[in-house]
Amino acid sequence: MKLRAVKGMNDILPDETRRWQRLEHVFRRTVEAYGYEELRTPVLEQKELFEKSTGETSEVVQKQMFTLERSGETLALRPEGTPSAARVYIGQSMHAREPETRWYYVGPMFRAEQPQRGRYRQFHQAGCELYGNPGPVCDAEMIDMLYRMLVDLGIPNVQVNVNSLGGPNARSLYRERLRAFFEPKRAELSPHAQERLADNPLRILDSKDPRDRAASDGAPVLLDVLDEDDQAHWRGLLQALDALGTPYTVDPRLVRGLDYYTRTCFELTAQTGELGSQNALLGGGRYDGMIESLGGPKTPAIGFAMGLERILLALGELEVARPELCFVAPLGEHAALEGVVLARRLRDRGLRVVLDGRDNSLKSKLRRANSMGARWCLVFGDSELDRKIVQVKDLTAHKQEELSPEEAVERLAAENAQPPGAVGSRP
RNA sequence: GUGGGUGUAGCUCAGUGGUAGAGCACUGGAUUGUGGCUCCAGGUGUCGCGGGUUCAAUUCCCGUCAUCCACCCCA
Repeated sequence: MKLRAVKGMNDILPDETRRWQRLEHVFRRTVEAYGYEELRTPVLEQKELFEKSTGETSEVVQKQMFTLERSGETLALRPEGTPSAARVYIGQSMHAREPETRWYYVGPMFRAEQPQRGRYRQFHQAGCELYGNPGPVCDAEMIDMLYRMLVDLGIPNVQVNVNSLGGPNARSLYRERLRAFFEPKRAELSPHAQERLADNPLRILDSKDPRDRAASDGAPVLLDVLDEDDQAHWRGLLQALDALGTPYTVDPRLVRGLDYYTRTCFELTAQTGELGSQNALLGGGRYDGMIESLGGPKTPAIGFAMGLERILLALGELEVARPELCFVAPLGEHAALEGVVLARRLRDRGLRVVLDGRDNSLKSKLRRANSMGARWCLVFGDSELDRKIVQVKDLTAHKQEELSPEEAVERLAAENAQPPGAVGSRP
């Protein structure tokens, strides 16, 4: 057999995991500052859960799920996180425990698509779900949180797109108007859009096909068919975004691909060469009907998910600092015993220490220390053992001095105590 | 599912119808036990896989697989 990872699923090596850890750290710190707490759920769910929540007409459910049979059940690898959280919310009767529930999650998701830049079969999302708060200020606060997080991370050209899909009434009214609008010009549409006309005409609006673009000119605008409550909510959202000073663009054609969204939907994008054509970093919106439709109490809810691979692409090749490294290089058998003990004493003082126990030359040990980016190297062989000292090399300052092992431990511990602030990258 | 590009050393890639190269990396040496810079030396390849054309294929042709990019869709 060929030894390789499954198509569209990637191994992430230490050079990369450092960046992942930093991103996850920033994400957790950000959302925890807003009162979200972590929820962890299995990656396998009953397939039916996704059919009922993500939606039968969504492409994700129709053809992108990895499924498997097990003792009569059909299971699916989760293609997104929201349904699992909703299942827990209902199953744990969260509505009866607290008036508002705020959860976040981080983890792998699975969609059987053709892989390309920024899109993989196993990919990673970090997201939040907030249940029990119907107000538009809550939507604005979430969008503002996300905008600021992306900007703080250093992503260039972040853009916020918002739209309102209205409630169920407006939605079905709009669907009919769209059908009425497109039906006469059916022949002008792309084949794919023609299929969409029957089940989900909204999606024709965000098609990139020039034929659909042209045909969409003058199409009815969803914002015009909102009922009064929807409109009040929409105005409230924009007002709150204005109050927060969050820059945004109203995009009447923004329609998300999951069926459950109501009212507010949003997407944050970035423009960088690194990102390829997948420039949506994060998307979300309100899903006020989902909990009820899954059999729970009527509960307003809003959430988002961000694609970690895409965020990392947008961030580019930023180096993440590691804590200082101390390299212990004993020469000879006697020194090796001394070395393993000394290394542990250094670690007990909080240092990151690699003991080179290989039987090779000092030159190659020093080369290794250098290539690992070590700050210090402790060298000692028989002559040092006789004199009860070690050579303490500062590889950055190119200095070396002789200290007793005790002095060396104290010296390094003291110097390590005031490191430059490396964020979220502890090994 | 559809379209296009690419598969040669550990990595990045060059190259040719006559059995293959560079840079980087690695190891050793110049410096008996002192790194980064410099210089010298050293090795590895089913040339993705299968078939065809040919005296001869890594090179040309067909197929296949993988990968990348794009469409679709989405984070």
